[in-house]
Amino acid sequence: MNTILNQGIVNINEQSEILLDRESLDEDALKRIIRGVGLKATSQRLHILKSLNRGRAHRTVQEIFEAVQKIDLDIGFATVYRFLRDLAESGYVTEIRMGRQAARYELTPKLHHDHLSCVKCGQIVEFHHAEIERLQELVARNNGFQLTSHVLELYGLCSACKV
Amino acid sequence: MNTILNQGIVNINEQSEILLDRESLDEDALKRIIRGVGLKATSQRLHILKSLNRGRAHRTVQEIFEAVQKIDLDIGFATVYRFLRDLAESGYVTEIRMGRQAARYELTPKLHHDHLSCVKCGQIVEFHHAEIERLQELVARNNGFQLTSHVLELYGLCSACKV
DNA sequence: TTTGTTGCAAAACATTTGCACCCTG
DNA sequence: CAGGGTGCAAATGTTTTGCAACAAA
Repeated sequence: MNTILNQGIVNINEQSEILLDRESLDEDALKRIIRGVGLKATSQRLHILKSLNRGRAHRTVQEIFEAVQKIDLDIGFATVYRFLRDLAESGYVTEIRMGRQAARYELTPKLHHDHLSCVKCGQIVEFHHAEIERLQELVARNNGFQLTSHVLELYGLCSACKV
Repeated sequence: MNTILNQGIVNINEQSEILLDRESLDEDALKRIIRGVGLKATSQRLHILKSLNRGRAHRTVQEIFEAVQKIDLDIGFATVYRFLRDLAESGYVTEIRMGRQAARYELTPKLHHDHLSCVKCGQIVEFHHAEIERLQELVARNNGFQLTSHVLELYGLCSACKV
């Protein structure tokens, strides 16, 4: 629930989105976001955005679709897919792919983070490590690459499942 | 083609598998490998293993299937899938998942490495960075996790595509 | 209006599975 | 010969697409 600092690592739990410095959730702000991505502000997109801002992070398209459908019955699966794809392209949301599961989405955090997840119980811990980030940049530069993004997922057994 | 060392980074190109200190490719050695994984040494599995040892790294199941089929017409897609899944579980091969593409496989290198790939031309550069590895262990330990594996994929524009 | 968007259903993929027959050990 | 292994085809699960109706700018 709280941000814990130890050795430069920030641990953020599943509810982390409530910690983010979000723009206020009024309709106009949301419309501005959608138009900023170059899209028209439809009611479906507004509902999806609201759900992203309010709901759990790390949800699949299916889960987001179901959440939105509870509020607006008249929304299609494809719309959620298409909008999330566009939001991910624009960087407003981040796509997380772990193993062979369906993609999961989260609002792009102000402070970039990676994921550490338990292979047994599925618990996800978010972390940020500045030095790892710096070294990644270095690796890319040393190979003549201009880094655009990266995926770092750590898999292991959490303290509870380790026994 | 050659292993290049700079600042502790090992660059290995697409043909890297020829650099690996492979067990010799005679049938008996291959059979020993298969039995070591707890499986029966069938002709199909031998063909798949040979192809893995001889062919390009980073191939999809589809590509490996097609390569093996040229030699042994009597092989099914599912067999390749099942065997690769088993080999990945045993650690003999490593599964690489980049974005939403199909999984790719490579013989698990003696020296662990990660991937840096160009989002435009698809070129893949392998690298190893001991300090990044060490820091990952540290992150896991600090969160009470026992690390079992990780995925680190860097995406960017290579020097050729950057312009 | 004009142009982008939507829901739906079908298509496209990647991956997995059931099953009757086959082969290794 | 017993128990795994195989090919095939069908099932699954996720993601994408075509299209006619519809709505935002």
